[in-house]
Amino acid sequence: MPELPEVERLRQTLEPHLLGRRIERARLLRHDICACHAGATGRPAAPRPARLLLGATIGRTCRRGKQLALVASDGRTLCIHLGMSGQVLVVSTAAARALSHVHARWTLRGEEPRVMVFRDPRRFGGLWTFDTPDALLAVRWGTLGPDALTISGDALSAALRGRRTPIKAALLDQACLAGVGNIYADEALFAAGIHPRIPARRLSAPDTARLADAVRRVLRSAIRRGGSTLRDYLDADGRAGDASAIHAVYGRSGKPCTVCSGILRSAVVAQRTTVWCPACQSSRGPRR
DNA sequence: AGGATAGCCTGCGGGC
DNA sequence: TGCCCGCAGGCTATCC
Repeated sequence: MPELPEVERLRQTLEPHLLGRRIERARLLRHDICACHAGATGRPAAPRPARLLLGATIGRTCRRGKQLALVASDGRTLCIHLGMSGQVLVVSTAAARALSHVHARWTLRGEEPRVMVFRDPRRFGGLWTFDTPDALLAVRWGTLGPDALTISGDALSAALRGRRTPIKAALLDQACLAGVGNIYADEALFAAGIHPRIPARRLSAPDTARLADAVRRVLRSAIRRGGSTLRDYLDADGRAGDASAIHAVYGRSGKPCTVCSGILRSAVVAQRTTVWCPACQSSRGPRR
């Protein structure tokens, strides 16, 4: 399940393939996974190849939370969200033909023909196009909270202020904090010694500072390891990550806590399976 | 208003 | 062995 580390890893592995490269063909194979926006106000537009970066040269890539954007040197911007099972791969034309669930395909100019494909079996992801990166920021990324990779204690504190919802739900809310999903929410709460059900507004200033620190550390560590791989994630070169091997709580319900050896328990919080250590994550904060 | 809930979609693993 | 069911999950729309 791609969360911030997987998307960041994808961004990093895509760049060598894309920067300075011209897109010779752009083809949308499934129209319902793409929304095109025209002008600064982002009014709906037809998904013409030019909107999908045909003829553009990729100038830079950027990421906010779990979303990725390719920005052409003329400003045209393609936003990619992987959803649950989305992948962006750069492969040979022969390899591309063998892939199922390919919803969009771009041919890159170069000595050997390479194609970038967007595939997404479960179709929770999608593509959004804009005339300029500013339009992406205004229309789509404007509703996102601060990026989790660089979240400060103060910024997290501001985002959580007054919220009665369980801290786990707040962490998953992309308008509050962008980039954290179910896996890293549980991992960060464990690392900070905070119980997932505590109302967000009841966290003390030190709790919030420790949580922001844990979020950054957990995400950075996962990026270093190439992202988690549970099932569907691959980077642009088709490589899986191994961060799942170091999860302390996610997927480990009923197993011993890596710190205190107590049994981890799980319940549904914020409509998501949530795993925590009852001893290390007390409602009063850490005992470590 | 803000929080809880349903639904989208496919692949896979467990149970029988 | 094979089939079926349930679960996994980000996000949006809708309800309360």
